[in-house]
Amino acid sequence: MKRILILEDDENLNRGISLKLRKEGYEVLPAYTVREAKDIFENEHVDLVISDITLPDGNGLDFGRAVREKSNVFLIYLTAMDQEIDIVNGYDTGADDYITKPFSVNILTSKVNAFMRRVSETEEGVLLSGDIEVSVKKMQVKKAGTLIPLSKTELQLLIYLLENAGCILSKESILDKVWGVDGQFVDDNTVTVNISRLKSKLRTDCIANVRGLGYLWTGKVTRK
Amino acid sequence: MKRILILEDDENLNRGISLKLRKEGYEVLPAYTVREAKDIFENEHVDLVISDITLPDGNGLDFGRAVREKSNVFLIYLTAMDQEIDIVNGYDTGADDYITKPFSVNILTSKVNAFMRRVSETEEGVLLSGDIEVSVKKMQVKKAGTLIPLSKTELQLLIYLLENAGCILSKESILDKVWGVDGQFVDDNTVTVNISRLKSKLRTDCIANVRGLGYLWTGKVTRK
DNA sequence: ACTCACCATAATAATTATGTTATAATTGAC
DNA sequence: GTCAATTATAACATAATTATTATGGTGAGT
Repeated sequence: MKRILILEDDENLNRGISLKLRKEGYEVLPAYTVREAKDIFENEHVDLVISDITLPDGNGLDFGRAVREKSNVFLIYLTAMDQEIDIVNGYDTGADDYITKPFSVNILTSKVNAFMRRVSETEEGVLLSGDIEVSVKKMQVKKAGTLIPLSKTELQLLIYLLENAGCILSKESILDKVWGVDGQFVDDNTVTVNISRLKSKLRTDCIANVRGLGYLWTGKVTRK
Repeated sequence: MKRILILEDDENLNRGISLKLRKEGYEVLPAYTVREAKDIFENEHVDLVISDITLPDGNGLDFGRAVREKSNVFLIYLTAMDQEIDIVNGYDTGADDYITKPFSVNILTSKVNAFMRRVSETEEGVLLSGDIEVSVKKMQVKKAGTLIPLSKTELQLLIYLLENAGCILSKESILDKVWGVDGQFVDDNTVTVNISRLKSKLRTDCIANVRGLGYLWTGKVTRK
């Protein structure tokens, strides 16, 4: 589920937005102060940040800049500061949108949906799970910082597992995905053997089998 | 250079926006009718589409939907239709933003810059050059539609060349990039040999040598 | 406890990948 | 044209990959 951090000190407004976005299917993490927001941002993975600018314990723009120092997460300001110069300044901190109060909750929702459509596209191709880091682009896998050399097949298998973490993947679908069209003549047991090899190379217990159904990655996967 | 298609029938407005965005460093392709815009869109690569909705020969929303059928390019509506329902409808066609007239050119520029920051992130990891198509994610290379099996090393070499198309890459930098830290004990000639293998497998003349300097990909590379 | 289907993994063998060496071809300076 | 430097490619040998086979283990149903 996609996660949204909302930094807004007006409790009613914060609750109202949260309610609507939860209905829309998002997980909402509300914050009422910059301190709270920073705490959440540093300890949780979020896909979108919505932030007010005038806040009791600091400035939303500073928070936005702090966010940009650490991540490329989508960032929207939601504020009463509606002068052109304010808006341009807002974008200059690296924001993706700037909404001025008063605003329509339905339009905010539409905007959020639009950004979320982009979220999955902007992932940088680095999959993280526990101490395992897979760089799709570099074709490299690291465990606790050290490089684990994997073959092309093993890498593709691992990526398929990670991209569908928590989902049981049947041997057939794995064959389809990893061995592709040419895999029609490949033995069913090949999957088993490669899974086994992957497990021994990664020395992980995140690859689980569900008897009769298939395999899955049990760890929590995030993306960088 | 990033390219913007502007569909706006008001000539003064179109010229004004184009001028500003060109100053900002973008290549602008102006269209005054849906027909023109479709023609440009089908024949040129664009990174962002800005479209009016009320147009002499059609509806901008239909154009937007047509765009979304073919691509995930960033799409912004710029229109006088400012009712909530209009805006929500606009987003529902798959748009990324909806700006209502009258608007500030400076803010539009900020928005465009914000989207362009995202453009490079949203590329799907598919490199195209002539009839050669490289899917970084799938680790597959196709030439004229047929799969060319490449080894991991060859693939990385090809990607490095494509990502720096037009730039001469020294053997040293290629060694650094493809063979990495472990490449310190690898022979200089290894690069030459792998270039040779790549050329013979791809049967392309896009890999050129510049005597004494290095290699480069001479074809034009686009991304999907 | 027995059985059978399913899974894990070790061993195997064929294939593929890949760095090196050797040799030929090319280029540009003189 | 000659020569030296550079590049191209063929040939080779080693290492890695990988589908298969074989064998042992595990778990659920009876």
